[in-house]
Amino acid sequence: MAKAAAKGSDTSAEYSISQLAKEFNITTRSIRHYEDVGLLSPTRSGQTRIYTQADRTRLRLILRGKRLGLSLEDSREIIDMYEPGKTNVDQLKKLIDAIQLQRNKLNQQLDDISKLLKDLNQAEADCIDALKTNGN
Amino acid sequence: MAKAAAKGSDTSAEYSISQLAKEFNITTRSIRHYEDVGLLSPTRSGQTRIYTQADRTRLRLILRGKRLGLSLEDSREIIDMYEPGKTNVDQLKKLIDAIQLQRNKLNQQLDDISKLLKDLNQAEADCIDALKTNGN
DNA sequence: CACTAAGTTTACGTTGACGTAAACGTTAGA
DNA sequence: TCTAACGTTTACGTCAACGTAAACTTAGTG
Repeated sequence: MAKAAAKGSDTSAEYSISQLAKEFNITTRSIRHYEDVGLLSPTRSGQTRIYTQADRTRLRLILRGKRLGLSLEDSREIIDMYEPGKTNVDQLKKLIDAIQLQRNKLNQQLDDISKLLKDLNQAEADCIDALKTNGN
Repeated sequence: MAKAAAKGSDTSAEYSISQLAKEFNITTRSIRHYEDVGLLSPTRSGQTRIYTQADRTRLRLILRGKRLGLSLEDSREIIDMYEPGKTNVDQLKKLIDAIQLQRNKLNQQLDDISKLLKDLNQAEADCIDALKTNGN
């Protein structure tokens, strides 16, 4: 057990593919797929993939995107927004526009969720009501 | 133009498939698909589908579900929750559990969105900053 | 040393949610 | 009358996001 770098909140921690799979409750196939489409690019030790903290963070962002219904392509775009690699002014302005677009979508989602929650509350209330009058 | 029922907020209003397609900015193919998977069941006038207000509402719910990343199957389950057709006590209890599950998912989404919004704000701030220092 | 557990690549299969085309039936208007 | 705009069914195509083998290579262990 002296192989991988120490765990803890060490910023230099490394992970195997199955470690990440377990931690996030997904398959190794999925992780490799995310690499196939360019969302991850772990280093290698020989053939074996080695994931850094940064890779792990990207993976978390991908899964968060999925929970929000984003495609992998969408997630890639968003994640790329965080990278300050944009030097061109036009690109920066485009990026700001893209950010605004995403924000609009998210606000729409917020609205949808609040309505859906309301509906669910109502449905639940109806249920409980039915249970009462129905006799238990 | 004296064919379809009067518009307005008449509860007895009826719609053609292309009317709904236009209104919600989707294709008629999608609408027929939703019918194929049992999400809609419009009445017919001969062969032609006729959609009521109720159908229109269901369609709105379907699209809301899509915006939240739900599958059509998920949406069907949720929409079914609103129908008070459940007589059995066990079914009602199951339904309440299902509602709770959905609520958890939605709360997770709320959390995800707020984090994503934060990230976007930060990314935008970085952008604007880069624009300033970069010179305009 | 044989065996198991993890890793790898390659590649075909599957599922959901439609797209797209073909072939056909009504109906209103020039 | 014919054609343009709508409607219909049937059916194959497509794209994303993996699932599911198959066939293979290390690394460690009884």
